[in-house]
Amino acid sequence: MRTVTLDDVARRAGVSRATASRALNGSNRTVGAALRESVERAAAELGYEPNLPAQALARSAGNVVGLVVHDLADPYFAVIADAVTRAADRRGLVVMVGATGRDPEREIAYVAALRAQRVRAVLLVGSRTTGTSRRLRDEVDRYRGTGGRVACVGQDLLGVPTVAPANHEGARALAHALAGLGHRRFAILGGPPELITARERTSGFRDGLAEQGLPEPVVVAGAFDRDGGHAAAASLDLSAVSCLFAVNDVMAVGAVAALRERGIDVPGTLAVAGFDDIPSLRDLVPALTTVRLPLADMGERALELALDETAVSVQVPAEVILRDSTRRD
Amino acid sequence: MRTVTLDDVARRAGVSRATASRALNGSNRTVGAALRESVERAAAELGYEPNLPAQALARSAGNVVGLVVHDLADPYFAVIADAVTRAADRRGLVVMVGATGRDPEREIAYVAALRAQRVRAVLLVGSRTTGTSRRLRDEVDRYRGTGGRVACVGQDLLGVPTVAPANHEGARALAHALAGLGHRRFAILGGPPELITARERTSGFRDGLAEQGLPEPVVVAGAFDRDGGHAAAASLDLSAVSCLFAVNDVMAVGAVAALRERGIDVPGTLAVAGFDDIPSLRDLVPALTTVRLPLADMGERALELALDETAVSVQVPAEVILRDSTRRD
DNA sequence: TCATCCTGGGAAACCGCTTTCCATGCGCGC
DNA sequence: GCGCGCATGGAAAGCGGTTTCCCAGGATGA
Repeated sequence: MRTVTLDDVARRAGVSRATASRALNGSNRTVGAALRESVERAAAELGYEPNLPAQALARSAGNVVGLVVHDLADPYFAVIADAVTRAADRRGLVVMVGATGRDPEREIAYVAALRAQRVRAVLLVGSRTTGTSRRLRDEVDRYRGTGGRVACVGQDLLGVPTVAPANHEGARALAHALAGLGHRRFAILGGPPELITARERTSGFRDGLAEQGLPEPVVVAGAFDRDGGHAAAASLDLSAVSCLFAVNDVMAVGAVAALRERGIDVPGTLAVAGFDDIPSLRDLVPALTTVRLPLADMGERALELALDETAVSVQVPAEVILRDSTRRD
Repeated sequence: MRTVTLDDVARRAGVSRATASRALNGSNRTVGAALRESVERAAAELGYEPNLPAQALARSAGNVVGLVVHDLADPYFAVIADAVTRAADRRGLVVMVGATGRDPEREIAYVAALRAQRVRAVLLVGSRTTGTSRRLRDEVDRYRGTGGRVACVGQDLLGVPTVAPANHEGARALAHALAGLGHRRFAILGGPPELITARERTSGFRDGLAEQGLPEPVVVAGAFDRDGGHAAAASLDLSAVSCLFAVNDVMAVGAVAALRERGIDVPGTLAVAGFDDIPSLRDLVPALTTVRLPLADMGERALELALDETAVSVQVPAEVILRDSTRRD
């Protein structure tokens, strides 16, 4: 029940601990072929596995990265998290993950926890909020002050390299595309006002409409998830509105469900569009018009940004995808 | 850029490192009020955060658990992973996660990696396979031999406490329910034959049919994901079949999409059922008949099992949920 | 032939923290 | 007034590794 240490291996191979370390775990020093071989055999026989935290302590350089998301069960974050873990694995890194449940306090707490774990980098995935940024930023700075690397997926508000989706541009392009389909009166399920992603998409969409000379849309706030979309669409006055834009796909799904319950046909009576192009939603009926974000790429990019010393923020393009949910016959 | 250590704090407070440790990080020894207070102030002023890996090394007891899933982007695993991280957080634990991409070799590699990280427990989530169990089991045993705790979600094949969903029973009950709806000729999208979960659900369903005196269903293999369901349903000969059972929900979704492409009405011409009751699929049209598994609970239970010395495997019940995708007018 | 360099091995210091173990000063009962 | 136990502080020995430093011996160059 005791765990095998490097000393055990060294003793069995009849060498010093230093030699065993050099033979097994690499070093700029070379080890004689005979000894190296006997060390390796001893290690294999004992089933030795180096104690990585101890190794990290000695080398003062670990191989774990931290990942902080809002909600792992939300497919948006799930896809990104999956991409991050795979990319990390490819680089021989392992990832520690935390879900904040969209609570900014817990996000701060996680950064502190990851600093305590002495992770090499932390990835903050998800929209920034208008409020509490100050303390989060302090915590992030403290972490970076100790040599920790940080990257974001969302908005570049923390002064760290960020993968920033083209929320404004994408929503704006979507507005143009929908106007091109002949829609004139819109409603927006705008999500929580403090969520910057939600604001960006809302204002991008408004700007697009304005550029088309179309009237102001009605905007209604709500939670950023399926139930938020459902609730907002359930209570919305839709007379005179021909198209509904939900600021993300899962809200759009909730909205479509609510509309169905109200007996409103989509897209016949009301067109609906979302944002994100969540892969697992592609078989929805009617197929959802949306703005595609390269979610998996974004996760990988974020890891690269965090690791690369010279990285700077990047915008990732968003592409309008017209499907059946906004079809006009 | 240097990180603050306990020595720094001790020096600034004018006490020994031992006292600082006792004051900040707990101990069964008491520290005088005056000193304790000045240590705490020094720590706060310096922004000290204990080096957790070092602490774990000294205490030889860390606070990280490992989680190994097949595919984080798959909502089944995403929901479980989310539940695990929340439950871990509640207990002051942090989780290291790895996605194997359904490759048994990488699952083994992850267990080794987590052993090297000296995590306190590892959770293996996902169906066992018929093949490679041997080496995985060795690796698991080696880890347990060093005091590591292990739990599974899936099948109890590794000799560790397992959360085992009632796959056989659930599928059997589903078969009875569907037979009760008047269906007589069935097809099963059976997934990969080496996946035990897939086998259990297939055989449970067959048993249910047999008990009803119904003819043998046609069974077709395929991948365990959406595309697997799509491909299988696209090529299947469906004459004489009135109901299709896909061994999980995401396959069912793919199947429904393929059927739509073939111009086959669901449920009018063909009824479809799945398994799992993935929450994010609840707004599908037609709503999917399925067998509900308490996914989030299962994740939490698995963590409990891993941590509790006296834990034994548990079965979790599965509940048939009839919805529109098998409706008969 | 001899000083010199290089190679490969081990002893010991160190990474940051915990915990034993020892020392000190105090209040207590007698 | 004295021995004793107890509370509290510090020195030092780990935890499992890495790396600096020193040393022996053989190859090399002049």
